[in-house]
Amino acid sequence: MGNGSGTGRLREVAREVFGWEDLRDGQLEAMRHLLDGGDALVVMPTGSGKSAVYQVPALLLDGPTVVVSPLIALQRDQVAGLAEADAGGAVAVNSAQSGGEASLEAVRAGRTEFVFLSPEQLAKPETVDRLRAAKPSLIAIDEAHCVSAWGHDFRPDYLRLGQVVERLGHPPVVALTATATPAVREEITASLGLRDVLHVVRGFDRPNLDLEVRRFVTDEDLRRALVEDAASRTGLGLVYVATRRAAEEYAEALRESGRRVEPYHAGLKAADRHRVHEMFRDDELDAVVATSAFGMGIDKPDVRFVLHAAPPESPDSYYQEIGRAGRDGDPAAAVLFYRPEDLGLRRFFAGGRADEELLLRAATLICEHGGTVPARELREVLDVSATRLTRAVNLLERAGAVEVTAEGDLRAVSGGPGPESAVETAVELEETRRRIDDSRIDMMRAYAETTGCRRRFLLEYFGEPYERACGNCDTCRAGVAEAPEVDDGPFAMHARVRHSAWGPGTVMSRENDRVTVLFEEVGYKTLSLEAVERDHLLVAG
DNA sequence: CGCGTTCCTCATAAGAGGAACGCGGTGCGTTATT
Repeated sequence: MGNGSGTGRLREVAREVFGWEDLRDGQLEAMRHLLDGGDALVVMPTGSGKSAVYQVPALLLDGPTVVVSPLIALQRDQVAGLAEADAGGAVAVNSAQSGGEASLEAVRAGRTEFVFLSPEQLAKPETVDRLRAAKPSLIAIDEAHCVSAWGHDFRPDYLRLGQVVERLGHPPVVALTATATPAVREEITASLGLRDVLHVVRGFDRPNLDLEVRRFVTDEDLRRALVEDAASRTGLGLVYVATRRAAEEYAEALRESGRRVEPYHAGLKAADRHRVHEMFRDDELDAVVATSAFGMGIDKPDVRFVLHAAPPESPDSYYQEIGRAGRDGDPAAAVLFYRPEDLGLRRFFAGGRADEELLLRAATLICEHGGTVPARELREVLDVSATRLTRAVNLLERAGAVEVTAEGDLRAVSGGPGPESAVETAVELEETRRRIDDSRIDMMRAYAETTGCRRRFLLEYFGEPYERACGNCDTCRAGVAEAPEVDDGPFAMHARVRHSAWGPGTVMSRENDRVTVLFEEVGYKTLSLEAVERDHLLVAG
């Protein structure tokens, strides 16, 4: 298939089926690559037409499209959106939806083009078999950063999607997200087993966002200042807090200041959550005070401010959350109300360790069985939740001790490590993971405490060189952000280096007297150039 | 990790001081009971 004709057909489908008159370069490039049989990783801001990247080629490829989407509410919206276009039909298969059987049959029979599922649905071998029989021609992984953010702990079925892709015959796969550092992009690519991958990364900078950090000593002062700030602003806002209780308390305080405010967190009843979404959508609120539960799929253009009452666990999350402001391009504010102590809660959340006892019991059972152990049987014997078992199996698999069959059953890898040795490796894998998560918290602290340009800090964290000061953040306005020296010394951005103790890594940013490196084993570390030079800490390579 | 609460100790007593304890985010799916 020639690229020229591919482009013409893509434009035609975009216009005639979806009513999109223009496709951007990045969108077209990714679509063409999918039509040509390759995989793609697309990092583009929400609202910039990410979904088009799979929806348009889907109609030119002969076979249904499997869309992996993390939230049932999101699946619902996307199905509704596709129903408006004459795009061949769309269904969601999940626990909130009856008639899953009929939906899968409609997909198999070619009566439905799009089928939306969660990773948990795809953990069921029968479901994968049904989809395989439908000969899917395209797989889209929406909100693909969830692979990295949730796969290791919270929703381990995310780490099993690579195997699902293979089971479905590995048609072209496109992973889509709004926020991913180069390291997260690499992790997504490796975890999904993408091949011949085209990376399309667009539009990280959001110049209309005014960035600011306000530092406090006591929680009381911080709260008072935040409430005062939020109550004085005009336009719609989001206030992110760390706990459900804080969501309730801040919402109450803002109501007392006469604002229309609702709290939002996962502890609310489904009906209340739904109601808050509707009020937010219909401009019946001045602000929503929320935990991280609020936001995925939100594409309201006129959010004017995003305030944080506590730092999130990484610049990744922070950028995602503040990225919900100012989508219309008009000025918007992102203010972090900061106390270093508030990073403690994040350290606690990141602190989970591998369950050695469960790992050992699982590894021993599988090893001693000698053959293939049905997953359900293993779960009954071990008496653990599906989540915990999947987490353990993922680790044992990465340790090279266990493999998962097409039927979802388990067996020991022949010639693989024994149970004790496998558990040891698994524990080390989790240790590395925890160190890297911890170092992301360190980077969040570094953002809050930097005297340099905040925009530059964030963009370079995401791998975008930004060798100037932005003029639209608090440090630039205060005149403390120094213009960076531009030189291609030994530690240029993205240079591969090796540290005497921390091993290999990649230079993420260079300030005048410091260098920040992302090490494969220990995560982000910032070193003083003086010490690096004096003690020969880093060498190229 | 940091915070708020509870319980213990001391010993004129009450109330101060401190140790010990519990709590904290994100969603899927399934299942038993109204």
